[in-house]
Amino acid sequence: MTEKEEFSLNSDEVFDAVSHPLRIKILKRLAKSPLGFSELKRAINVESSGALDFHLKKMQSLIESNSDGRYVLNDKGSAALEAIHVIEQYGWQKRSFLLNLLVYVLLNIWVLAIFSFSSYSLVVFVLSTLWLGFYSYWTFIRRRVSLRQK
Amino acid sequence: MTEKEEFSLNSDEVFDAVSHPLRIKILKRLAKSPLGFSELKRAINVESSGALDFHLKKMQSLIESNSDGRYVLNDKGSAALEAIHVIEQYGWQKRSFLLNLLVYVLLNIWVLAIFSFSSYSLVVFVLSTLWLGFYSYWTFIRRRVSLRQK
DNA sequence: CTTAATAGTCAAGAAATCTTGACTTAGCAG
DNA sequence: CTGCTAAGTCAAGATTTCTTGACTATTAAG
Repeated sequence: MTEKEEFSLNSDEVFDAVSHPLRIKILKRLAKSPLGFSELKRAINVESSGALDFHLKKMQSLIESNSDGRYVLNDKGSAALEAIHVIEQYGWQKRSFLLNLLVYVLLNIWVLAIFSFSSYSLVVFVLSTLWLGFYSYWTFIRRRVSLRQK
Repeated sequence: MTEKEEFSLNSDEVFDAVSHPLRIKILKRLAKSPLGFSELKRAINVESSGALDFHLKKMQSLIESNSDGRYVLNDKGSAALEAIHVIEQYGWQKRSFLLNLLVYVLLNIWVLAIFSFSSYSLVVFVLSTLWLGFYSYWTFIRRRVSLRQK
């Protein structure tokens, strides 16, 4: 393993490993708990041992065997799973941002109503604004979410 | 499009779309700026128009044409790009956490040295501990990072 | 000793993916 | 009107991926 590969994954290798519905199923199932060959076979409903063998071998770099002889995800497998979540949670980032914005507005109105223009209000305003700033950066710059209607 | 598909992506569809080195190259290049067919061809160094056509068609759901007739990433394409970043940044999460931990310790030592046991110190301690708690949750629970040596 | 279960392996064929390169259509410059 | 570039399309063959199903080796129960 080269210096570079030690700290970063080849994304096409990982995407290749999870670009089949059965392999995604395997990954998600193993994230819940370690399973042996036949347990896994039953859990994900594959009839053919050959098929399970084939797909497990395609995912070798994401999976290890633990002390019971059961399959478990390793760190690469967990990274792949996180990537799956990123894809599957797409679409909720927008509403999550809008919810945050709503909480921000309501919180500040509520604090103003109770404490008026005190130092408490100022602290809450500064902190919540910092949070909103960070969250906006994360949403629109890092995640490139857009609020446009589809 | 069903109600479900409107808000979430089929992960194997997206992973299939980005499970080839050339397609990842295309995605990253288009994230930088929109490009036309021949511009893209030159930018990513493919000789064959057929190959570019083939791979662009495989990525149809991630890419749109803008008003200039250039290719641009749509929201799905951006989600796919974020997934790529998740995979490629794997390995740095661990050191990022350790760096945070170091800053946490140094900050609190420094504040104690300057303000002793005052309410300032308490506020800094509470806030920095909250941050560390959140960051630990994110790192070890959500991202399933482990500190074990490989 | 037989039966059944676990944990696979492997070869062969079917199906899909990918590359190559020739071809098209349209616009613009000289 | 000739040549050049952009922006593709498409068929054919090469290469991979995936499925099927038969087979093996080991353990444990009855």
